[in-house]
Amino acid sequence: MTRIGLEFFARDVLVVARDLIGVTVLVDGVGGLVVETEAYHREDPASHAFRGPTARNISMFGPPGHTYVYLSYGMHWCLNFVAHRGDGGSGILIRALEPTHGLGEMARRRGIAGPRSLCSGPGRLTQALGVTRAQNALPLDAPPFELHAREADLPIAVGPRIGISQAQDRPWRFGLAGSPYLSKPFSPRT
DNA sequence: CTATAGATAATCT
DNA sequence: GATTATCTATAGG
Repeated sequence: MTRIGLEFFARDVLVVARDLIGVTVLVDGVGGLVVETEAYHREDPASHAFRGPTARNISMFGPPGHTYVYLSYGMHWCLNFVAHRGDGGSGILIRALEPTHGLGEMARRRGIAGPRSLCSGPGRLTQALGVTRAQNALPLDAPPFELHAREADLPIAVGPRIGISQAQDRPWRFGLAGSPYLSKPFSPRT
């Protein structure tokens, strides 16, 4: 079991988004395996950072390896990892986990029984892990966060991002191929 | 299985 | 005032 350091995130955001699949993410010991991510680049009309720094997105312009947490649709927190090579403004939305640690705690927070939809969506996983604005702009190599490197190569699926109205053609969604814990399946091929 | 409405509030124009 | 990197319940095929 190898800890992931902040240097992991000091690379191109598309590379990091792909490499995050299979990484274990824990918040206060609760969490699981990353099975779905989306990259948001600074020069990307779909990104919050597209129009430059604001009070909300300022943590995306900070150092790599830190969190960016924001409220979506007035009720769901979304967790992002900041990743860039010194220029700032890019991040990765964590869209789904395969639950492995603290299943009972996650089920209690979510108010549901089965494991299938505990963390299968960006709003769902933040509720399961207890992530809110209180975890914004925090480093990922220190508590309450704990990241472990993946232990084997995994089949990666790629496709267009979900829920956006700009730059819908960019294939910047990455996932663990065939995982039952994805927020939505990937199309076979186009 | 797909489609759609409604909830609900920060953020930005 | 409009938009939004979502989720859930419900209705229909």
